Amino acid sequence: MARPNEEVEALLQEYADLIAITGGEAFKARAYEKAARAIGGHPTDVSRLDAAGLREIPGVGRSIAEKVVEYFRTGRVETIEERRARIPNGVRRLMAIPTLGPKKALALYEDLRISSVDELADAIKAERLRDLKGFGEKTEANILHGIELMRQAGGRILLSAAMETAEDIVTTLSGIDGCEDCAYAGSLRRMKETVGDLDILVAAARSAPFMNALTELPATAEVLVHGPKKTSVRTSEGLQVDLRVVRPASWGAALQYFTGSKAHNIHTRTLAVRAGLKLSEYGLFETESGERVASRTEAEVYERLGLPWIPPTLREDRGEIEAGLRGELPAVVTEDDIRGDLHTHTDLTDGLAPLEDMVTAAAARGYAYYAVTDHAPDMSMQLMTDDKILAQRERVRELDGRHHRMRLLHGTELNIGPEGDVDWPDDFLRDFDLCVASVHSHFGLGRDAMTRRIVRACENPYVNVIGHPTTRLIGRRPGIDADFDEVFAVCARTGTALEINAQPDRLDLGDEDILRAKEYGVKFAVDTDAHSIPQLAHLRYGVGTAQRGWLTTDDVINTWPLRRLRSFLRKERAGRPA
DNA sequence: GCCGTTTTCGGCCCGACTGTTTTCAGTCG
Repeated sequence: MARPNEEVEALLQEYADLIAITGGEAFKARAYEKAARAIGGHPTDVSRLDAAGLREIPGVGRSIAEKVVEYFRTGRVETIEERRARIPNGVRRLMAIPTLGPKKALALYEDLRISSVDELADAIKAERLRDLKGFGEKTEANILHGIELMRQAGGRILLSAAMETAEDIVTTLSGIDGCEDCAYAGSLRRMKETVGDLDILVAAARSAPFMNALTELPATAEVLVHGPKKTSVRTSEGLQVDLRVVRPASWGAALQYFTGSKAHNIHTRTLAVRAGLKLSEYGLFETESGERVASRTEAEVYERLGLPWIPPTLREDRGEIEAGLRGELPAVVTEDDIRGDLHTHTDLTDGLAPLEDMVTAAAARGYAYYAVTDHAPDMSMQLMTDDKILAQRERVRELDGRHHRMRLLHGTELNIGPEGDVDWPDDFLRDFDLCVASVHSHFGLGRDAMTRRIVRACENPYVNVIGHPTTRLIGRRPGIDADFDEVFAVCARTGTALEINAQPDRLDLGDEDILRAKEYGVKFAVDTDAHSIPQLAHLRYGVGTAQRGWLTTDDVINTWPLRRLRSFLRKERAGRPA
């Protein structure tokens, strides 16, 4: 459903970047960026709209509507192609480096003919940037640091992007005659925050129709390997896709094998060997007789090894096998367990959709409750005022219970200042149903000051959830430096939950921090931080991350009935023991 | 390029931070 919207969003964003690089038309670039966001966040499929329908989307006027129509009619937009021809695509990719914007990217291209990240790294090493106006020592260091961050991501792409491509492919292959089963495996199935390549598995008697279909997908740019057992292609977005077709009788063993992780598989194979068995992608066999003892389903394979079926998100050899052998595998939280979203925005601040539309969309997801948490005044660009948020609260109260009896909570996302202070005093905060508080700036405070800052926010009796606690952006910005062990302890003591922000470029907290925080008895909120209706569906990535952190419903406050949640939100104000 | 009006052109979320400069441009949220 959302694919065409995202295609157009990416296209318009690219055009905006190209305009920004060529310069002189700043407001035009802004207009395209705004339209890109609006279309990306639009709840209905824009490929089905005509020009008049498109123009009803805020930020889309005559010119952009025509370009979108042209794109869906011909697959390209002439004026955008012209811009593309003037600026190599690598120049645009330079802008993905933090601290490097359109102006510096253009200077690098015009003065030094640098048009790729690798060339830039080489140029810095060769000290060729030294004489460039506006580039000093610090700038060089910042760029190098940014490139390092990008390389750590190592060509991996965000979970959400991989998921969309994989689901498209699975849908296509599942429709082919003879397909008995089809699924994605690998790190995607384990819901790792980034994915290096896609592993797709098909169970069928004949492989050729599936192998051919993969090579003929519209997204396929290049065929790397084309054989009867395995075919690999590279998509136009540079993602490698490996397809394997197996006999239906081997489905479970193959799925288990290709899901990994490698460490988990080594461990399960060791168990097999000790039991006089041999585990491969074809099945579980008696070592002596070579007889196959299990292979049709994953559960069957695990069972024969003395294990319960292990959710893919736990398969990292982080103790899940030992826990399974002891019969103590946690019942990890699922998307169905989530009763409501506790961190969302509307167009009162930087969201795209009006309150009424967000609430309707939330109700359609079957939530029992839903919190509206727009930004507070300290994020000055959001232009929030006391009057505006009070008027919103009145409207929230009116809508409360109108949709399938879904209860509405009125909250806000506070900004945690450098000293740990927040936007409003206690007597104003008191009347919110809940407050999320997040760090949005001053990322460079020293470790001690940063720790004090967050601890102080946790100690605020009205702060219920610390939003995106590390503020990392995957592949773009490292998390803040703080003593998180101290933060976790204070969260547990004060009844402050930590967010698992489901935005695919955040997934913050990440799985390893969750595992650590859980040890302190911290509670968590899995929230989307949605700024549009489609983003409400990002919840699945937050839930996957929570699973990777071994969380159960008892750990996640927004799986709880409203009564229990409300009691938690009162913090120590209701006489909670210190 | 969009929007909204003051109905046909002028404003477009605004402020802070950083690094390079010596008064400001670029980037970010």
